Amino acid sequence: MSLETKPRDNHCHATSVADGMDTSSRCWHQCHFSKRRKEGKKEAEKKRTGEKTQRQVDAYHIGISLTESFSDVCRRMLTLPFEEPATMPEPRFTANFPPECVAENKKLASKKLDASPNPKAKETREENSEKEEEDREDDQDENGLPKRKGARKKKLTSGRQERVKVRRQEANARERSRMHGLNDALESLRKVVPCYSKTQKLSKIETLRLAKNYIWALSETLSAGKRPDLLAFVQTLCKGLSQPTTNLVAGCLQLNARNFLTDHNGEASFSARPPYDAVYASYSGSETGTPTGHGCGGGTSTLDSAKPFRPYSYGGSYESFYENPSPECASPPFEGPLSPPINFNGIFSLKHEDPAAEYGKTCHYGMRYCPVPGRGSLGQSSMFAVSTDGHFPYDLHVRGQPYAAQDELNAAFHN
DNA sequence: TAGGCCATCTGGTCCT
DNA sequence: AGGACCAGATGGCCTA
Repeated sequence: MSLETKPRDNHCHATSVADGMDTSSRCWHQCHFSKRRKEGKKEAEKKRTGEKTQRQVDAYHIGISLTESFSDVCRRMLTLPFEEPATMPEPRFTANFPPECVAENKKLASKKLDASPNPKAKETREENSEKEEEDREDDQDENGLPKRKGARKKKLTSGRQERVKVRRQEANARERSRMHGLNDALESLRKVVPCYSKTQKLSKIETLRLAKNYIWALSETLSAGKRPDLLAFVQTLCKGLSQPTTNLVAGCLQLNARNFLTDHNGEASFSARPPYDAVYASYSGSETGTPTGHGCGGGTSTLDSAKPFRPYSYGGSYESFYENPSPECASPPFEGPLSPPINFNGIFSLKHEDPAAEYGKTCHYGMRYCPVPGRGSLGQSSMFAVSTDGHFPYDLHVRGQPYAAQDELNAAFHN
């Protein structure tokens, strides 16, 4: 976008802010944006009281949690053997943003401003106070009546004005580019969280929430050192997400009532062998299919042999998830835009374009979506043949030297 | 039509 | 001085 590129929709703003507003447009703005002003008043009130807006608080929480949980998982991945859950620290997702902190930060900020070593900031304050002083003096004569003496402010020369304008345009362009970079990063994040759709993009805030939840869930699994409960995992994943996003996630994970049957007692159970077991039957039973460790601690992983998985049940979680869904996690049957999933890959991302080549460059493992029976096959180069029994439409797809722990997680979370 | 989400502009602050 | 970062303001688009 060139510097001259006019923003698509900010002409009104530009007019009102930069050039002032005529009466009619002011009237129009008053009508049209009374809502905004009301919100603005609310925000201003919050500002005065040092209260953060809900979105600010949300974003702060998520940012902190994301950072902490990500570094936590990285630390575990890199430094701790997967077999020693006891030695792993409990996940720390307790970062919060209490009002007192806000107040404290405000205090500190104002102190900092007062004692700011930055001469420019001081200068600005001095200039401002001088200006106010001048205003008071110049606007009134000795009788307190308003008076006008010529121009007080030095007028910018046209050259200087031009320069200021150019600098502002350049700054705008940089800001745009910066925000685009930020959005690109967010887009990358969208692609690696457990649900990705080009047609129904997660909002920024939802992407951050989902990423946080995902890291949390992975972290919990690492801590537990055993295969996760599917529904508990999904519950964690959906915590705090909006209903549409929850639906989307459920759709991506193909979790809906169709995947379950209800027995005579009204208790839920899987309609067939849990896919997780299906995976691990072949996973742990296949010597050749057992991924080797990635060298952490100098040894290979023995997850498959030394750490056999316990029998697995979905009952409790099913009930909690489907019969008494929490307000945050309620998930009606998914009928979203992803019904014909094309390709699960990486960490359960649904792609509508084939990123396999790109993905293969950076990832050691992956999950390819296998079409449900009757839809043809995608499963080339699959390392693990998975018993699908009509309910498990995935197969493990290992590229290069896999990370045992990652495979563990990957397999678990994809079932 | 209200509300959510978003892109952009803008001014302030901090840092190099 | 100038760039990066941030947060507030503004207004368009979309959906329930």
